Order: sequence, then structure tokens, then C-alpha cells
Amino acid sequence: MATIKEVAAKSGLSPTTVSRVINNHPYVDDAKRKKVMQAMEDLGYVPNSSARRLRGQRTNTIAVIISRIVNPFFSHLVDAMELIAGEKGYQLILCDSRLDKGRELRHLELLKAKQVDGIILASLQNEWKAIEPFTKYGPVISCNEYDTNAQMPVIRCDQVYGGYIGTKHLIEKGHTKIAYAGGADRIQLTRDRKTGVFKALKEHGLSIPEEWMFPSFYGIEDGKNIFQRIYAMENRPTAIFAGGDEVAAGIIQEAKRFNYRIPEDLAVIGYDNQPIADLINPGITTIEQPMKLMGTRAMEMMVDMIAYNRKVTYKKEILPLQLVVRQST
Amino acid sequence: MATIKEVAAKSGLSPTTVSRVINNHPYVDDAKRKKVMQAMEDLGYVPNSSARRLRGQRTNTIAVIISRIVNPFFSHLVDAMELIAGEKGYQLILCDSRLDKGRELRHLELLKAKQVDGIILASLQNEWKAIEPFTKYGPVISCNEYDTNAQMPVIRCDQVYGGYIGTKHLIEKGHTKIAYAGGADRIQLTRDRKTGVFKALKEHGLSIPEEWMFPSFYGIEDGKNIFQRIYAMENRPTAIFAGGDEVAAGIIQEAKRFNYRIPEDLAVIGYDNQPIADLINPGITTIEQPMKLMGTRAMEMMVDMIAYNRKVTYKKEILPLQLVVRQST
DNA sequence: CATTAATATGAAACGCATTATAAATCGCGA
DNA sequence: TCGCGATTTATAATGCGTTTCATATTAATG
Repeated sequence: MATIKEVAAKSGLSPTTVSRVINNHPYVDDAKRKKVMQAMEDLGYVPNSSARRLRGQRTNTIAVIISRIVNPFFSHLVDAMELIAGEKGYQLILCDSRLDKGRELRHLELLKAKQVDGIILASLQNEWKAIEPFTKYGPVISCNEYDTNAQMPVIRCDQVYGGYIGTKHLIEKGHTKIAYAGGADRIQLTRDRKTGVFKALKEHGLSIPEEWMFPSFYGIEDGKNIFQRIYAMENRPTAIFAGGDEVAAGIIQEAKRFNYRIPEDLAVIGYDNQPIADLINPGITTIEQPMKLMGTRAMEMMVDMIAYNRKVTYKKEILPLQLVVRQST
Repeated sequence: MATIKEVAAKSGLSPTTVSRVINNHPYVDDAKRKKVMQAMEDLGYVPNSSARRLRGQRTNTIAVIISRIVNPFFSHLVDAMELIAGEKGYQLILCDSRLDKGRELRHLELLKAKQVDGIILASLQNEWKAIEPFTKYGPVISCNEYDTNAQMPVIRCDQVYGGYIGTKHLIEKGHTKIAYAGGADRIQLTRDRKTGVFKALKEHGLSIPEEWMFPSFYGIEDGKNIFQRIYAMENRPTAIFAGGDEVAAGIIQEAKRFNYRIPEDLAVIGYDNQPIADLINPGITTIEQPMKLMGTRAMEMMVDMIAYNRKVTYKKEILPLQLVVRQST
């Protein structure tokens, strides 16, 4: 309601001086500073954010694009980002692509309209070619997901390694008949994970027959579905590498319904180390992804890029993954 | 980069006309409209959001304040809100109070600075007295949580009823020794739920001894803790009403570790009907809260309030709760 | 004491789109 | 042909802080 002019009038000073007080600039007489502060107090004055944005050409707002906030993986990621953003004085706009290319692109438009200072992409529905044009309007970094030929900074994990250690673990447990349930192949992250899986298999002269490959399965229902398909097979695998804890949980739940013993009849390894991995029975052996750390680092990097206005040359940060052994293997 | 002036210059017209084209105003010659559109296209022009906000005195942004995004209850709530906000042309700012009064108040300041058009409070750490002053700067509504003497619109569930039907269910199963684990008593929602619990108990001449009351317990760990305390008792309850599915899950997991049978030795009822309720074994009997619906209705109401600039008189919307019976009771 | 440097304050310009106001053109009925 | 409303476009004002530039005062240095 009140404007800086009114504060100026009330305190008998100019808007310039009031602005100086607001922004803690030097060269303001102490007595006058107090007068201004009193006037602001009396009028309940708060600087208009839109005006500051326009003049300052900064929004102090960052958008994060994810694919599904209801996925605990993302809610933990966002949680970490929100915390850092707040500490650094930024607002966080939540953009859910809902796995849709168009939505993702529409969210990227925020940058063009200067509605945000930068964008963190934790979902990558589009190819680099479609994203690249936006990068000239402000910093765009990717977090978690990635695209090898994308020329943007990225914070992620070594998915090849993740697939490798998980599979290695199954092999060390004596399994040779291993199935694989992953995400869509158009996703680099998924492809890399698969590469790791096959790398471990190959080192031991193993492979996976076509019918034990389950692409594009994500949730609990998908997991149940997978078990049913396995159950119906003549020749069944003795272990399965699942691309997520939810899928693993679905497999395990359904297996139990059929009196299948875990891990004796079927060993299951998940991915992410979400809360459910420790909750269900048996606990899910899984690959822990450092979601907190990833979210934190991504936000810190974004804030840095905005602050120093650095045309950061392509920067890559790879975080550690590790195996968490529970009872499902 | 490009401004409306440049578009005007390039198309040989005035900023006014360009603005008319952008905002689909009538009275623009068709040929000129095309010229303007071509110029915008050529320059890759997108109207500057800050300038529009300043001039229009609208931000097309809504803030939602929650207490923990990693809580599935809230992520589902936010998910529904994000969807509606997007459809209605609004941006969503995510504010996590992290159960902290100060954080919540700081987030409310967004309204004063006109950084958002309205605020949805899905967390209520502060008393109405502290929140009330903000309402004169724009619409504030509460969703899920509430405060009886708060004079703001609210979308919520009938928690007294929730507590009542849950407890009634336990009683009908033949239980008389019922324990209660709820949230903090300073929260109205929790108090009401408890009222419902005691109402059902009283109807059957029952009550709960002090040592079976577990206030302020929230997560899985708390649940495990509760079981341990029950296990250590001489006189143990045969059923427990938990204030959330996570607490219920923790109780169940720990009980299983001690070879306690669920529901034979201890019946457990949860609250919310989160995904884990259906995931663990045995499935958790719970009170389903319509999170999607609540989020949707809250956002729709907020958008309405902004659009019609209505000083909506205190409006209350109470959504249905229902019992979902699974194997834990 | 002269002069440069530091301190203190205000007027006006600026960021960029929208809107109020004014003015010009055109069509149509009288 | 005159007049009035509908159509079309432009100029200038507006929203509200921040910043530049100019000016004035005081303090410090030689």
C-alpha cells in the first residue's frame, strides 16, 4: 500500500535516502536513518517486490523442474533445494513436468520472461537441442538426470557405477539368472545404469535373455506386474535388478502373496534408498543416491552462477553412490 | 533482451499497438497484427514479467506454505495444487515452514511485498493472532490445518469424525484396551481428532489411561519407539490409534521384530491412507484423507478469490473422510 | 590555510509494459 | 454533405524502487 514516496514524505527526506536505508548503503546520517526506519514502521511499509525486480533486473527466484513431486526421490531433492534457496535469499518455484515434454518447455519459458533468475532441471524430458535455446537467457543446470551431449553444468551420480555394483552384488551372492527392470531407454541415466549392469554381467560371462528385460517400469503396480510375468515363466530368474525401490517393493509384495521367498527364491535389489526400502519386510537392498547432497549442491551451484553471473563453462560434478545391503538379497 | 520498444520500432508501430497484440485487445488492424507478430518472432521477444507485474499489480503467483514436503501427505497436496495452478495460469512458490513459526511468518511476508497474489496455508505453526495482520494484504486461506477462531476461508476434513470412526472401528473389533498416539495438542486438528476418539470411547464407557497416551509422535522412528514403550509395559493395550500411517508403520515393523502378531496381539489403525499403508504387510487400516481433492479445492478457491478480488467472508468447506479397512485391525 | 577526500542528500533518469487520453480515419444514416 | 459512433493508432502518464549525477557539507592532509 505505502510507497517509498510516502515514507520519504513522512520522514521529510527523499526517496533516495529511504532507499539507502532499506538497502544498507553507507553515507546515511544515523539520526535520519532512524527517522526513516520509524516512518517505515509507522506506515507498515515493505518495498514492492515487482518494482525492485524491474529496476534490479533480478528476481531472486529460482525454478526447479521435476517430473513428479509425489515421488519421494524428488520430494527429498526439492526439500534440500528449498532449504538452501531460503538461506541464500531465493524463492523457489516448483514446476512439475509430469513427464511431459510440452510442460517442461513451458516451464523453461519462465527464464525468457525473466520471471526467474535460473532453472534447475531435475527432469529431462526434452533433448538438449530443445533446451539449448533457453540457456542464453540465464543459467540452466541439470541435476540428477543428464544428457551426455548437453553443454550445461550438471550435478549427478555415476549411474554406470550404480548398475555395476548392484549387479556385482547379485553375482557375488551366487546368482547367474538375473533379470532387469529399468526405465525408458530414451533416458541417458537409465541407459548408463543398464550399461553398468551389463558390464558386471559380462565380466562374469553372463547375459540376460530378452524375456527377462522389463523396460519402462516405475511404480509399485509395475513391480507387482513384473512379478506376475516372472511367475508365469517356465524358466525363472533367481534375482532381479530393479530400477527403483518402488518397483522392488511391488515385486516383493506380490512375491509374498504367491508364497515366494525373498531372497531365497528371488533376490531383489532396488535403487534410490528411499524410506520404504527400510520399511517393508524384508528390507530392500538398494543403491543409495545422495538426494540431499545432490539437491544442496545443485542449488548452491545455481546461486553461485547467478551471483557471479559467470558464463560457467560446462561443469560436471559427480557424486558417490553406494550399495546398502538389507535382506532382499 | 528485446523490449516492447524494439518490437515497436521493428514493426514500425507504437508500443501501444504491440501491447494490444500481446494482450489480444480489439481494434488492431489484421495486417499490422501480423507485422507485430513477425517482429516479435524475429526478435525472440517475450514480455518482461517484472514490468507486467509492476504495472498490472498482479504477480500470477501463489505461495503454498507446508510443514514438510518430504511428508507424502504434503507432496500429494502440493501435487494437486501445482496442477490446478498451472491450468489457471499461476506459478507456485513452495514454502516449507519446517515446523518453525518464524519461517512461516517470514513466508507470509511474501504477501506484504506483493511477491505473490495469495497464500495457501497448509501448515499452521502460528496462532491466528499472528497471521491475521497479513490478511489485509491479500487472500490467505488455510487448507487441511485450521484454527477454530481464525477468520479465514478453510478447506479441511472433519477430524472429530475421523477420530470417531477409527476408534469406533477398533471398538467394534472387540477392543477395550486402546492406546492413542497423536500429534501435538497445540494443533487444533490434533485436538479435534482426539475429541473424536474420546467421543467414541465414551459412548462405550471406555477411556485411556495416561500411560497409553503418546502425544507428539510423527514418523516411523517414533512409531518404533512407541512399540518399545508398549512392549515394556505390564498392562498392554490391544489396539492403538495412530495419528499417521508412518507412525502406524513404525509400530507394526517394530512389533514384528518382537514376534508380536498384528492384529491379533495389537491392532493398529493409521491415518491419511498414504501409499505405505497399502504397501507394508499387514496392510494398515487407516482413515483416508482426500489430499488430491483438498489441494484442488484450495487452489481453485484461491484463484477465485484473486480473480474476483472478493473479500470472501469466512468460508468453510469440509471434505469427507472415510475408513479404509486392511489387515492391521 | 588551502585543498583533496570522505560524507551526506536530493533531483531526475531508468527499468518495461500497460493504460488513459487524445486524435485521426472510416462508415453509415439523416 | 454533415454528424456521430466505431475503428485504429500514437503520445504520455503510470506503477515503484534503484541508480546516476550533481551538489553541499565536513573532515583530513600537507
